[in-house]
Amino acid sequence: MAHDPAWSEHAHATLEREGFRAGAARTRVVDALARQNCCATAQEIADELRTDEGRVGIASVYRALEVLDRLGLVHRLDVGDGTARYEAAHPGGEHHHHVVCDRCGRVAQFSDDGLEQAIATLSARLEFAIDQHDVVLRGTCPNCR
Amino acid sequence: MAHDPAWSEHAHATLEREGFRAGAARTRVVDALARQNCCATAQEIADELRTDEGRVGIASVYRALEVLDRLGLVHRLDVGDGTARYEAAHPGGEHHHHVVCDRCGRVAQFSDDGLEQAIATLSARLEFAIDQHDVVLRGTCPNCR
DNA sequence: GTGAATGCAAACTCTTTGCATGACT
DNA sequence: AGTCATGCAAAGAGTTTGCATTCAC
Repeated sequence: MAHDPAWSEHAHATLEREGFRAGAARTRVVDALARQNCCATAQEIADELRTDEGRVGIASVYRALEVLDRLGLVHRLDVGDGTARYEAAHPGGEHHHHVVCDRCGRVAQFSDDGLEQAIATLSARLEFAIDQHDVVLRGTCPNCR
Repeated sequence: MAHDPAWSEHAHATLEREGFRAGAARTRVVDALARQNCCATAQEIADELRTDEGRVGIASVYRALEVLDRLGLVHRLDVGDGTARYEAAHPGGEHHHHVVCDRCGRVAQFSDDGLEQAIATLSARLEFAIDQHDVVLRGTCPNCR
């Protein structure tokens, strides 16, 4: 998951195909997301990019994330602290969900076939046409117990 | 679910037991939540209370919701639009989850035993001690299709 | 009477937008 | 060369905090 050159390439290719120009800011945001092993906030991404060569304005980070989200290249999620987090979205649809520690705020990830199965089954009986889902578990992490 | 005098009474009793005084603002926020059939934003609650007798400051609404959340009397959730929503939390633990329409933003609710079962099972194998969960489905509502 | 609760306004944080400058095709 | 992309700063939106006043006990 961390350092995902395949996703990076996929993202850059999609952006080019959709007619977006290859500016420095968006390119570097994509690369930062590819390096991320779990979800990151816009500020975290901007901070990480600040140390490299030059800096990327926070507005450009938000603009890049908005485009990537619209193209389905990233997934935006909120774990309950009022700050949006973003992570690379894989074209195959494979994904994971998140667990948040109530005490230290640490965010970890997990995936579970039974859960996916249950969601697929219940989605079928709803009136809405479901195309996405987010599950956030809350509790206490091993370090805080 | 809508107009839930039992929850209202439970909430007021809990507040009193915990040593909180019965001020007008918090009392009316509790009553507004009891009338709500689904989740509401702080602004929506304040707006609803404005028409009654007098008005409740938005700060008091937030303060009341913070206390109620801390006591486990309300559940705070975010459906992805960056605005927190709140709804009465039932002491028995019975609860539901939410579906959001990508187009019109409409929020509906659902519950599913298979989903609850899957979450209970997977929670047992995680290192975190899970005590809460939120599921948000996204898609297109019947009206927008 | 004492201290908690309230309301207003100001402060804060996260996010978006306006606009001039710079960069990609 | 013509636009799109970027960065800065300012504007917005949601939420929290400071403080004087009011109210519950």
